[in-house]
Amino acid sequence: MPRRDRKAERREATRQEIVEAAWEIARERGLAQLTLREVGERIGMRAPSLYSHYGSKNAIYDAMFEQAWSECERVSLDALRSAPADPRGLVRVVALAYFDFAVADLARYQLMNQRTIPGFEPSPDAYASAVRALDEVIAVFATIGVTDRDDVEIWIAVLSGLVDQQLANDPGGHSRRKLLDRAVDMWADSVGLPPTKEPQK
Amino acid sequence: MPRRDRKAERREATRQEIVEAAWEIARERGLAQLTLREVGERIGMRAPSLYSHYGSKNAIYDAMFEQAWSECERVSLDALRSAPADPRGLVRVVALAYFDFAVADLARYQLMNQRTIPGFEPSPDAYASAVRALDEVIAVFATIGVTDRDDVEIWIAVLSGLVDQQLANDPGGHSRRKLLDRAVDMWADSVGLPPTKEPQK
DNA sequence: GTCTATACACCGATAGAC
DNA sequence: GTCTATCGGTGTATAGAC
Repeated sequence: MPRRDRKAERREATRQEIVEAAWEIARERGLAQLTLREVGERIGMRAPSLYSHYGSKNAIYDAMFEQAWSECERVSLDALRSAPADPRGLVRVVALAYFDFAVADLARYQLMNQRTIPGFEPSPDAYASAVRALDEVIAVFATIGVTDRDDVEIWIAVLSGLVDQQLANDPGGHSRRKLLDRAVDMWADSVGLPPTKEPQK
Repeated sequence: MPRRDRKAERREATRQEIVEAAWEIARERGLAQLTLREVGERIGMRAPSLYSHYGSKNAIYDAMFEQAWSECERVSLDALRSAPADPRGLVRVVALAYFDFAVADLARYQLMNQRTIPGFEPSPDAYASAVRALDEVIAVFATIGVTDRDDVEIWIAVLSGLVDQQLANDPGGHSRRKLLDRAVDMWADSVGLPPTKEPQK
């Protein structure tokens, strides 16, 4: 029995190659314009060969979905690590991180949050990664004393509303980014978060 | 020269039939699942015959897009007519009307606000109907003293964020409807709208 | 196991007969 | 206007080579 399963490693590498190529096409041409024939072409395969690695086109979308939400979780945790303890400052930093992440890649955002692919629904496994990211947000809000689920949902609505607006009206730009501070304060006031002590620069 | 152009009337009626059938399919099976063959079948035609009335499948989507935004404008104006003069009450009533309209038909909302159809972009004419509805909102907000464009955009973000949340997490339901009052007050406080005098029942 | 070749059913769209 | 026939495209299934 080998110490390393080289075959499995190679197999996993191929799966990664497929997903990478799929992201490339999605970013260049749009998420829905992805075709198996082109994915195959980019990695030197015929389209039907992809079925040795993924059971269907939607299975590829599924892998992309999970990967996107995992990245999102990582970005959020990174932001959290460098965030101030001040409640408003914390919300601001995490919100900015999410906004920048979302706005940076339209195709990724569509796959994560909009039902833009006709027959696609994420598998339970992939969906779990999205739930995990959301639970993380809920946990963060709990640390600053926001436990009412409705308050959290309103904030998520504000944030995702601004992202949608950005992507719909000025894709590739970041014109709505400057509205985030005002939105944070609006929401923070409504849930009674204490105002930031020292004025931020 | 006939008083009524019967031929043109019949032609317009057929175009309406096509759009009606398209809405039916979109509601039953999903917006993207619409096929010309099925549209034709429902009105007793072969698919290619539709091209005598609409130049492409997207042209049908375009007609649906315009119709949806026109309906939306009508609903908003109706709500406005029965709205109180009190600023917050007015925002509340118009918001509720829009929320109910949006949530009532997922396919329609996707066509209006999300880029869920791969190749589709509304024509300038159809897009104008969407702009008209937005301008109307801006005008209403001006009457209650809200002229800052950023304030308006934040409110639109909040409202559309709640609608998206509703449709994504509980399509067909209206669980987020009760968050609207709180959202209105949150936003109204942030832009300095005077509080409602008599408490609403 | 991995990949290719082939085939199928369906799609939007076009050409041309009537 | 509406039809039939057909084209190039898609996702997908399967048989079989290596």
